[in-house]
Amino acid sequence: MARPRSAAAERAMLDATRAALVELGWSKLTLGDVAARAGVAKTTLYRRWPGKSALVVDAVAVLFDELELPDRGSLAADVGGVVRSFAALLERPETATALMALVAESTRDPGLRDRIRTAVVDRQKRLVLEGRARAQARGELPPDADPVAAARQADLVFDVIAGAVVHRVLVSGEPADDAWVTAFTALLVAGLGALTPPG
Amino acid sequence: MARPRSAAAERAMLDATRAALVELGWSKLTLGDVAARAGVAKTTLYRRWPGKSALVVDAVAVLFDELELPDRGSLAADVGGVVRSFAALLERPETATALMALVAESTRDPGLRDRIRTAVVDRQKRLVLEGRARAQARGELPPDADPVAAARQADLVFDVIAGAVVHRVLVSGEPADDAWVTAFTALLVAGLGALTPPG
Amino acid sequence: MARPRSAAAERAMLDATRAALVELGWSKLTLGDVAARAGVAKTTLYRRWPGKSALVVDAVAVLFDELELPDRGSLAADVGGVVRSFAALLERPETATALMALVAESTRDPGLRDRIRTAVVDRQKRLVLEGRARAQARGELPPDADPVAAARQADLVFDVIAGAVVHRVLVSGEPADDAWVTAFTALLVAGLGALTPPG
Amino acid sequence: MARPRSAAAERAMLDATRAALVELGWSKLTLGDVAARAGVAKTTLYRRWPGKSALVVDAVAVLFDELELPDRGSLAADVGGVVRSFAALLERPETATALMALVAESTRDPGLRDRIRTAVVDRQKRLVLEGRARAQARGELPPDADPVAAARQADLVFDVIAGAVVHRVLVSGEPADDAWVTAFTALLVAGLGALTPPG
DNA sequence: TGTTAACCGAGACGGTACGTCCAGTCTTTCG
DNA sequence: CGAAAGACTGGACGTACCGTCTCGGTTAACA
Repeated sequence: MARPRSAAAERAMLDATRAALVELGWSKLTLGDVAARAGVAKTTLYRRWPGKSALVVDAVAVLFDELELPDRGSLAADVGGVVRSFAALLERPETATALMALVAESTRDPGLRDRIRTAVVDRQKRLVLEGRARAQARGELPPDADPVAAARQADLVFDVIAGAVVHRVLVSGEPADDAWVTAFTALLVAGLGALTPPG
Repeated sequence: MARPRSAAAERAMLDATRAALVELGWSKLTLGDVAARAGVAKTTLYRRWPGKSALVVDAVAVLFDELELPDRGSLAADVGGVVRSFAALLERPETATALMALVAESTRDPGLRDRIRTAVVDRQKRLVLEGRARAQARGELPPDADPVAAARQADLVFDVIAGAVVHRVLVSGEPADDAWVTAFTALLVAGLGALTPPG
Repeated sequence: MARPRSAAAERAMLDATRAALVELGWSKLTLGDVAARAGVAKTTLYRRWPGKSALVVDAVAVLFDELELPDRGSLAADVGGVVRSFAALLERPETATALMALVAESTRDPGLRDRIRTAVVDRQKRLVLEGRARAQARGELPPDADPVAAARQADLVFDVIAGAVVHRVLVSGEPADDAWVTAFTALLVAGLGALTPPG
Repeated sequence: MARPRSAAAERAMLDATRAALVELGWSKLTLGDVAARAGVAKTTLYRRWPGKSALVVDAVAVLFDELELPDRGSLAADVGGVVRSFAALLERPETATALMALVAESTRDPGLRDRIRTAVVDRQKRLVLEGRARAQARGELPPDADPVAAARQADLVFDVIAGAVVHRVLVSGEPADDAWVTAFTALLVAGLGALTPPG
């Protein structure tokens, strides 16, 4: 019976949020500024998101969904590829400042933690699962014996890859350059190979 | 010639900062509140630290310095030990909320980035170097051929360990329990062993 | 298109300002306190007035506008009447403390000087003009020959009356009692009569 | 920096106070700034004066004591002379801002009121008394019949002169130029003459 | 094809915290 | 041993955003 919400406004707000993150970073980003950039009233922002954190989750989630894992022919190449593209994503200013700040906020806000996991983190596990399946198909890794153990190992590998890249880029503050990617990939692939020798 | 700064006030401010972090978390921590808890005027806070970030760096840095690496007899045991104690540190509320927020801030503030690295991150590399040296003494790892390559590998191992733990605990939000620590340690030690077979 | 400013808030702020002047005087009056008394946010105060001085001008101006000059039948009686009511106004605590402080501030702030003159001082010249016209109608003073000279004399009389009362009450700090009012009135009326003898 | 510094320091502080009044005006004058200008510690300032008001009273009092009343040969000339020199004094920036502010403060502080009267206001009554005596000697005014009434009239004349000048210069904000001084003098002298006709 | 209710922009509102400045006091060190 | 230097507590400043609330004006689905 009533007028529906404007899809254009939604897009404008998310675009404005990313633009503001690039220019100002998380801590200087204000909802008033986002509203002004989007040509929208603050009210409209608050009608859709309960606050800055939720808005930013939605604004950056799409960036993470752009990650892909083309088949590069070998487990090592696939790992190197995903590491490189994840590092490139984290080197973008909006992603870096937002991801860490959201995680920081989420330590005090279980709702936010769930939202981040659902919208950002867990979705990327697909990359690990895909790479793993491909490696198994190639015979580089043994097939899953126990599905529970397999899931656990996938989670571990995900934490190792994502964690190492995050730490390298954001905490250590050094670039994930070719030398580093190569060394990390070698370490991980060697570890996986040594742990699960072909039967 | 003038009155010196009060050491008692300094201690009180850092203690108050940690207490406020535990109770309120990073984003709700205010310098006015810290000053009030410390029984100190805001002026005194601002005389010593330029802002919230710098204060919190100093307040949490000492917690990271408490990490130690007792000799547990084998490389695997040493890695497991450091992973466990680092995870325990990150599971403390003040550390978790502060570390991620500081890293987020630091993406926009090179001065802060340096401060964090100097006071928090780089100091912990000693744990890796120590563990590595011990493993070499035991014959678990080969001696350093090229010192530059050795330093690079130590940095890599540091990013992998710290990154995996941070990601597991803070991003994935799952506990670093025995099963996980064991699996991670096995993966890492296997990787190190496979990469650098004893000559 | 937007929400209009609240008239109730405006009234509350001016009332609170007068109340705070009475209790605290100019120098201990703080805008935070006024806001609190008025049940209003500091922001609302600053949205309408640029600072303490401007607010107080508006708060006290209405008090000066309450001065009136009923026809008391003779020039001397009219002068005595206005002197008494002006003295009574200056003996009110809010008026005394505010007027002098505003004048002090205005010596450094031309904008404030204009604001005071427009809102407080010049408006009271009406009393002199009215009394003068009445005296002329009664034949106590000769009609205006030169309108410019007449305006100048009105200004002079205004400065003499207002200045004498202000100085008596606020600088000398003595009451403007009947004896003083009578003596002053006699002096002024005698001077006016002697200067402009009926043709 | 030994002890015989005291007298020099006192002079330096009062000079610095006047200089700061000229530059900054009353409301932006700070004791820290005065101390710095005088090359003195804040402590030294507080040892001698209880606060800003008391310091400024002492700093400006000497300026008022410089007023003099040379014999200009007639009552009218003497009145004109004192009006001109008082106006010139009030047109100096340090005097104007300080006098009004002190009076404003004094409405809430009886101690300050007494201090101002003793050090600034009452001392200038000598000018009225001197001029009056001179006019009586010249036969322009009748000798005192009743000493009490004479004192009262002197006070009245003082309030009228000082008040009119203060109001003209500081409240009305117009210059006390020749035309105004002449008109005011004429009015006052005419009033005095008409009130007390030579017997 | 009007009605009309939800949406929209604008921006005022009560609040909270900011980072700065100054008041006035206290503590050291120097001359 | 008094004065400089300046750190200390305390509190107001004026600003910036927060998240909420009124407004008048504008759609778009329904009657």
